[in-house]
Amino acid sequence: MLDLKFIRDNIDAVRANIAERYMDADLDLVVRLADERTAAIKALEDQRRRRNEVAQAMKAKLGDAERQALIDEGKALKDAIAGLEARLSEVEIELKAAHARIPNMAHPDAPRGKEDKDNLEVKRVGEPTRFSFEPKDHVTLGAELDLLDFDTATRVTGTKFYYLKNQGVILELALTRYALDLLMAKGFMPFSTPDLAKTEILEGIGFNPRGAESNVYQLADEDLCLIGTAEITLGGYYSGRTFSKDELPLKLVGLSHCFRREAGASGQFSKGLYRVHQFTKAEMFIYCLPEDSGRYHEELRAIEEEIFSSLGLPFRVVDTCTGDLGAPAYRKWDLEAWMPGRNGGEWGEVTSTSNCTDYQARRLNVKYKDDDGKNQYVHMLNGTAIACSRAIVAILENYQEADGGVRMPPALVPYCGFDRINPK
RNA sequence: GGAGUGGUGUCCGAGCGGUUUAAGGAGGCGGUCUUGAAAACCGUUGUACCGAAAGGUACCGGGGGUUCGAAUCCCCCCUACUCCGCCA
Repeated sequence: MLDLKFIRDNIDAVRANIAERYMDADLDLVVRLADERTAAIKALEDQRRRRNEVAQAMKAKLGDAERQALIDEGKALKDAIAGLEARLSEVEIELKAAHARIPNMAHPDAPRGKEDKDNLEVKRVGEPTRFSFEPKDHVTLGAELDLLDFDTATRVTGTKFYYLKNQGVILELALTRYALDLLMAKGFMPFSTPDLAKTEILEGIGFNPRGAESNVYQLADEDLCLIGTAEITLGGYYSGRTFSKDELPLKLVGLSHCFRREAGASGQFSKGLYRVHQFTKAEMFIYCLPEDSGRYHEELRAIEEEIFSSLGLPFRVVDTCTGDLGAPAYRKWDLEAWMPGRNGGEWGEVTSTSNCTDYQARRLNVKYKDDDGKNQYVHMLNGTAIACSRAIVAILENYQEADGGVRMPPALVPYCGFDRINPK
């Protein structure tokens, strides 16, 4: 969330930002509730101060009449305080809800626009793969090579789930280990995280688990959600923590399953691995000083480019437009790999890296002590190292050969133990 | 899951209804002394919020309750440890 003081001092900029991001946050409500909150706190603190004075006075030796007068005043204060506390608590709940809806400010250079088609292509590596034959999509390849089984998963779990089989399993393990090795060499500390997290952590990261459009699965009878990304568990890892400056930056890479409800996402792209309810992902996460976050955002993007370049997959980089940023992000880069089987050949998002500045740190209370000994919020960034499902789409579709077999990217061969998946 | 014992400031640790505005110690910082250091002594030492400031309010695992007044009493929850049960 944004700092309330910042909101008050920059109302016009915050209002313009909300509009550019096409969010329906009620800025005026936030300001009004913030004022109400301040007034309620002042009233409450006055009464509490008086209560403390009365309690202090009771310690002295007193006549019966004096004593009774103080007790009566104390009783009256008790009621008044209870009422004020109730009012304050109501206002704070409303304020918190309204405040949480206000998105982070956007980077001045982020393209202004509403939807993903307004994203700006800034770089292209490789060119769309050409074939001397009619290429198949990954669903066909996966079935023919016995790597993917959607039909059984539909019976056992429901649509948009899948089984990986045979070399498909090894390919997933190879991808995660490849990414982990590459990141560990760059100083990232590896984690295997829980696949669930408490609602409060989800909200701190900027997810809204409640509501019909929510992409989050919630557990019945428990205050727990299935995570949609290890960003949640890695960002929650240091919630409440105050770092000393020399502990930063902190670079983590976390392996987890990711769960997404994708409610209402059925339709022409519903088939296959591209949009599924569960996948495995290695996620990068950085905690750093505010002045360094721009630089580390570039580093995350460069790592994502390195991973996809080294896998020999054609991709482009887009600068995500304001309307497509999501509430916590200040700026976001997406990598889109070429997917020959998608709609007859199309770019499809395979990674995403966001600089969330202090938006998540403020709610999760992650700080550092600055040179003056004052506590300041850290900046938090995240980025996909490898999202297995989509990486597998790209590999199967780009590396397929005329006989229906699929070569493995050379970089993965040591991790797979095979260099080709041959037709049955 | 059952039984028992705990959770106090940066750390250790007292306090179990009103001289606690949280004792005492350790550590940190500043100072005195010293050629320098150690020792000794003196001072200081958290977080958030309200406020222009002075200052105030809250925080003793979390939440509720009792009371004029709660770290202290009551209830619920979380958590750690020990023992038992179950289990990959």
